[in-house]
Amino acid sequence: MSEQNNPESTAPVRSLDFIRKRITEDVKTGKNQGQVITRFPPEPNGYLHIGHAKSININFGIARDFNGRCHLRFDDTNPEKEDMEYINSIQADVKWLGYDWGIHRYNASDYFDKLYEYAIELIKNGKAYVCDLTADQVREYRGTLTEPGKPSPFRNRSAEESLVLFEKMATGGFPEGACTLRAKIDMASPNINLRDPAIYRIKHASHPHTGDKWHIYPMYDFAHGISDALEHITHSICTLEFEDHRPLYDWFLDNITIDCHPQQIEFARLNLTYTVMSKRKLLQLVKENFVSGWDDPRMPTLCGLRRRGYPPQAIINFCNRIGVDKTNSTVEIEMLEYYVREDLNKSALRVMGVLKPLKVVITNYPENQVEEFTAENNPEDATAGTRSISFSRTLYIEQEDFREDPPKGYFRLSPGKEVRLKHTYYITCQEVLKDADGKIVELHCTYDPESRGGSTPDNRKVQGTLHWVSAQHAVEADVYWYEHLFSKANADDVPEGQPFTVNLNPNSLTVLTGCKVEPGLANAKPGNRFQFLRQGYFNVDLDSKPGHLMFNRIVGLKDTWGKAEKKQK
RNA sequence: UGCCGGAUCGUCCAAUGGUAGGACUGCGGCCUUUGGAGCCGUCUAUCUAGGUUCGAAUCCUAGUCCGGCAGCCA
Repeated sequence: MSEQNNPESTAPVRSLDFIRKRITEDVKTGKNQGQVITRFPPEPNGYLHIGHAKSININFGIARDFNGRCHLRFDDTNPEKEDMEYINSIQADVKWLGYDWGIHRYNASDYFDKLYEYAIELIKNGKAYVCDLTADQVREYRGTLTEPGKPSPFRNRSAEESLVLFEKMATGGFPEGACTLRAKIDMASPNINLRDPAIYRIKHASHPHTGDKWHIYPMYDFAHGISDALEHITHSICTLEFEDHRPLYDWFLDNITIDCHPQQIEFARLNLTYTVMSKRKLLQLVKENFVSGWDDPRMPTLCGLRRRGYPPQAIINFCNRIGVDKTNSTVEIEMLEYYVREDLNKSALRVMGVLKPLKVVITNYPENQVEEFTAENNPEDATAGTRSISFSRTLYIEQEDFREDPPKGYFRLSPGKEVRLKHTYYITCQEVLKDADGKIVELHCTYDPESRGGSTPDNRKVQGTLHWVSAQHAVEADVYWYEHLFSKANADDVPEGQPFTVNLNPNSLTVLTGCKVEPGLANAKPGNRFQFLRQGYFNVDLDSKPGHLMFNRIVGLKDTWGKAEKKQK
């Protein structure tokens, strides 16, 4: 977590999204004295994922753009589902994206005393009552989408009686489920959220912050808007499914004595192809060991993407590009991967790593000779400097880079064919050695001493340039080769009655052992990112150690040949 | 059959009464000591039907389709 990010640096110039347009208008008309205060309100019951990154980038980004601020507030109204375990990870993830809430870190539970007072105010004004109906009965009385509900028999209980009962609820005088405090709104409302929604329920659970002080906990709709108002939030930005809750959000603030009424604005949450974003499903993948944990590099969680090696700036750039709208949408994951490549192309040092080694002996190269060559570290960045690489008689190349019977358009090595070994010499394949099963185990090649440095005096061209590693200098590594977590673009598209896990991609992880990499990588540290020439971008895994190097494949390079060949078939 | 939203290239987002544009993807080319990167080009879109208007993605009317909502979850 030493990595810091600056979300401002590459904010593209483009037209304002609908939220920023509205806020611009509010500022112009002097609403809220021109102030803009937003908040990011995660529930500490899970890890943040890239969908949250969209929300974080909206809320903190708007605060930055309008010279306001953004609060981090943990929406910890339900002690049964929440865990201190999640709080640190959430904070780490927000910081990793490059955002800072400063001193404005709050919890909904900070306001439990005030919330309780507001509930009493509602009761005294005849706008809330204690209801003894069971959960099942409440459901019955609520009616349906098309039929109005009917009033609870406790609806007209006196304020005095409700007050007494409410206090008894709060102090643990009732078992869980015995009763609730409900807002008295309209049982016939076409909006079900307004049919006397629960404000408080009884839970004899200890809370991570308030301990055993309370036996009742406020519901989201009541706590959220009031928390916003208490913090003087000006724009309460949330996702589309809360649209139907906005009248309730407004009702609470209109019916208590409070000096602030934030504006709730809804936007469409992010969906991505080839993955899932629901907390429930992510949790299931972890709990049922479909992945190694929340930070499995295949997960769309921020800690998973971090471990995978995604640069935070790439995620920010992606969020800026996908925009903000109210249309339900699913962004192609290729768009995300593009921004990862774009970032890494500029920043990742180039190295050579052979994933599936094929031994090559340069038969006309002196037995014990070793030559040093200078290699650029990043052709996109001159300041990245150069390094020295060792060349010798026995090397490894990629198995994929040799074909005994090359297809049309194959530029790499084949019998009699000449190719360039990156930065060094041209070699020509003279002989193919096989084992008893006919498997190719070794190549005998010759090199052209005239081609030293990668070009010849006669200006002879070769079509292919291969990456390679000197056998005696190579260091071994394991490579975790990742593909999309799901094999279907829409992971939820399953046959009737089947779980979404049937769409899990069986090839989402391939562990390659015995990979051969440049010796300079021996001391690579977790979190270091490299481009393995011609292969893709790789991140040193958290568990990697000198002597046991582990690389995660972040994303591949664009593979024009691979695509072309696939099409030929 | 209730309420609330939404509908523009394959995907995501612009254009708010005046030439439908960008990004990703795809396709083609140039270049290349990474079949990378870069550069150039290119395909594809306003849900439908009426109406208003010199002019409609945008305004009006009527439809169609899609999403969300019946936790003492958030």
